[in-house]
Amino acid sequence: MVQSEGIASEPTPATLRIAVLDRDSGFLQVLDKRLERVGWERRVLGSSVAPRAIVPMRLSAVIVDLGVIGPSCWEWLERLCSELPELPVVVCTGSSTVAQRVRGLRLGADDWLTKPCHPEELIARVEAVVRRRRRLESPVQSLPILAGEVEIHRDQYQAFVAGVSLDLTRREFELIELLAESGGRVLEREFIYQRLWGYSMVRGDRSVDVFVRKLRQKLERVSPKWRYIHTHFGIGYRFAAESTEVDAAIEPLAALQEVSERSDEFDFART
Amino acid sequence: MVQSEGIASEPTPATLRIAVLDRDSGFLQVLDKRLERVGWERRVLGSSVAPRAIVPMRLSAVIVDLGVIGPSCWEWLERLCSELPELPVVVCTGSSTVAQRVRGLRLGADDWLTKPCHPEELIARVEAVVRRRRRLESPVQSLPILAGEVEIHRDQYQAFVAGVSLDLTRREFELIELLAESGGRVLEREFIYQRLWGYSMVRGDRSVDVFVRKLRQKLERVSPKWRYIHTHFGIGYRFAAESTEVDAAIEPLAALQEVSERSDEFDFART
DNA sequence: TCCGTATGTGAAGATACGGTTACCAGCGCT
DNA sequence: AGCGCTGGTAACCGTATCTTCACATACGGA
Repeated sequence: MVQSEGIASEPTPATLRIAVLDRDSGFLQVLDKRLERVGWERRVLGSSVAPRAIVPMRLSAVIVDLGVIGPSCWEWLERLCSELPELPVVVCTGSSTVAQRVRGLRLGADDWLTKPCHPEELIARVEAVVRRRRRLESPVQSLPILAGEVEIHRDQYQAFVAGVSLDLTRREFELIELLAESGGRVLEREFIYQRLWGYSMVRGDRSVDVFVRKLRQKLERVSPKWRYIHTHFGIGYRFAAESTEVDAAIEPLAALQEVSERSDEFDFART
Repeated sequence: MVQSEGIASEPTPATLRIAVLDRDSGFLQVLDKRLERVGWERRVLGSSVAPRAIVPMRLSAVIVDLGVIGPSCWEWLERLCSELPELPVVVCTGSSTVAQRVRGLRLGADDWLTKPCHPEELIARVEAVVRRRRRLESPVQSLPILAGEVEIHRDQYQAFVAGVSLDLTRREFELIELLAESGGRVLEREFIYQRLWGYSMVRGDRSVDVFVRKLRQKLERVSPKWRYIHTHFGIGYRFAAESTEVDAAIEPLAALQEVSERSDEFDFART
């Protein structure tokens, strides 16, 4: 499996993946050199790229020269920012007015740099934007998550029961990881969708449901005595290991553990 | 997903709390005027403020003129960013070199704006930084609401009595949440309707009443000794835990105290 | 006290939602 | 090209949930 990093739920990739939408070959060349030096993946976009087409690129950030897009650039920017709300966007454009910069930032851009600019500063700004996003995701990483009989090993992109792999695909793993690390909270479909797919869900999309079912299937096959994913009608799903045994005398311990985990999270969030 | 989502339980505080560390009185004055217009709370910091002293201010963001701090500004910035990694920091300083800007951003600043600058742009940049931060933090909601025997867990879209779920549907939960967080105030039917359904109630609509009844039913089943939802004839409903015990001399006090405590917490946390 | 109106209550009908399955498209591999 | 796997889409169906209605009861003003 590639280390390829989604916009969504990736555990801090060492290397960022940046796309640049520009035409100025000199600028591109200089930037390219710098990006290579810091070891980021880079790709250049054509001026007519549709926001939707950017989704599967799984970018860490995008750098845009609005001038290249032309008069429809505002509309384009707005769609980009609303369809990929998680994607950091840095505008790097020739001379601009205050009003234009304000407009761009209000539409959802994260930063706005005026050309000519030093590539080092551009990189630093991209880093700053990405950093803010990442900081909240990283804290408790890497330790396996335990729930019921399941162990979720993030470093392996896989979950196990008694040492046996659940044989999860990438998406399936991302889903169980997201659910599990939210320890007992109910996650709305839209939220799940945004985290895993990176953009807003269109009405009627059933992807989340289908993947939940696939997960349940695989979980039940190896751990039939437990229920892990609970449906909250009209809202979404909640992950919590619950035994289906009649003598649930010991089992609740797992539940307790979960609860304390959760409150930890709260403390963290409040700082 | 229902469109009602944002309206009911929005964590987004309408008003941000900003601190400015600067000495330029003209700049401060102009900025002040703008901040007031957008309705943000504002406070000015002295140049010698220690990062640690900023913690209890519960700021949404801080704007800093590094020049004011003097030669030790880098060290100061680094400490600020490492001690309050969640705090958005926007540097707004007089002329600076690329190297300085890069250094500031690398140390943890989220944005760097060069004076003279338009206050509108400064505000837009602060918004951009805060927006990105909050988007990630929002799923982690606040603490449960307590009233009588009931605990309302917003992160679970559910209410509990002694650990037992009331089994509320989405609408039912939204209703009890709205009532409870209004801590003792009477809410008019029309108001409730607008918040939960998102549009105006047509004459003769009894939806609110029906849901109040469903709530009462479920509440009474698990917590028969308490009354929670009170009817105000011709007006609407009020939420307040009241014991029906004979020795109700002391109980209500506890309930009241709880309510007031709770609302304080919220007001505080939301600023 | 009576009467008009507001609210409580229960249930039936309509709707939206989620579970499930089947099928198709893309992609890497042989 | 053929194969197998993964991810995404569409459709069907049972059911939780919502809305509406009819009627009972409670309230408040005259």
